[in-house]
Amino acid sequence: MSSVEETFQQMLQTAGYSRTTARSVVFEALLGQEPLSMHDLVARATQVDRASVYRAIELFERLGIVQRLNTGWKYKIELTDKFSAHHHHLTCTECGRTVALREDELELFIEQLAQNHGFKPTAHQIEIQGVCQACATGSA
Amino acid sequence: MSSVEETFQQMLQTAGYSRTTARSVVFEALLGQEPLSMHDLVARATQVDRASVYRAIELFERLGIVQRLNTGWKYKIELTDKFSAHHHHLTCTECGRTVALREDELELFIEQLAQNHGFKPTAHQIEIQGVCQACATGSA
DNA sequence: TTAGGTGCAAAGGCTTTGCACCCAA
DNA sequence: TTGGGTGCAAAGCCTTTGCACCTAA
Repeated sequence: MSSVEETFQQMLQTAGYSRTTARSVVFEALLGQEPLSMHDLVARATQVDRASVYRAIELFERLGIVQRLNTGWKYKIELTDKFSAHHHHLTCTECGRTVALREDELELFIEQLAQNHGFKPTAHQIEIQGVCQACATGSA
Repeated sequence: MSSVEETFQQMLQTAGYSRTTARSVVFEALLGQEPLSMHDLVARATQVDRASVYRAIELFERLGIVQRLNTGWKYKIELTDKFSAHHHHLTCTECGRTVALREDELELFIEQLAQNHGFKPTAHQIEIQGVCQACATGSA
């Protein structure tokens, strides 16, 4: 079992939950992926019932295994920073495509900004919406 | 008619839409309010049909009159920066104090960042949590 | 063994759509 | 006057829930 999978199992067991097949399939479906919509997640988690996917996500969110990204009307799900590097998102309002941002400079900027206002920053969220190149040029 | 209402009417007419009663009621319901959920908005826009509220919001969002806010599971609606000053927030996790941020440099940074990724940015949200000076020094 | 977890199916809510009537320009 | 806009009601989705069966520990 890889390191992330061990972390996953530990997080479940520490909280008193079993590592069942359905939960593992949902977790694997999210590993190394762009944020997924519920629809896509249900499609990827083959042989797991829709209701079980919802139940797994509800549990995962409560345990800090996944987080929801609200991108306009809908939302998408991705693993938390425990399973992938800290980052933010660019979302295309036309096609819904999501791009991960990993900008150290931005992180420093945010930290500095908070300190300028006398705050010791502990967390932050940054979401940017726009139109991606493909949609802007009609080549989508 | 006040200035914001003139702006509202102009935005509609420039795009070729009428300033109807239903649309005005929805707009007024949002004026000077905290962001509202659809449920609350429908409740506030008395005598306007549910479907018309949805249709108005869909139009308003397309015209840049309102924007949807990502607040957890659901979403809320508020007027765009054209009708209230653009800003972000620093929130103290200890005492709940909120400080408004108006940092032109940050705005430019975000815009540049989106463009670097081929995106034409249309909106963004930035929320920072931390501990304020008063709470950090125990002088609160 | 057995409490928790799952699949199935049906119910619940929120949002959208079709259609005939209405009204802003 | 007249094409866009609205209300009404019904349809569509997405999500949750109840229940009997299954399975991880």
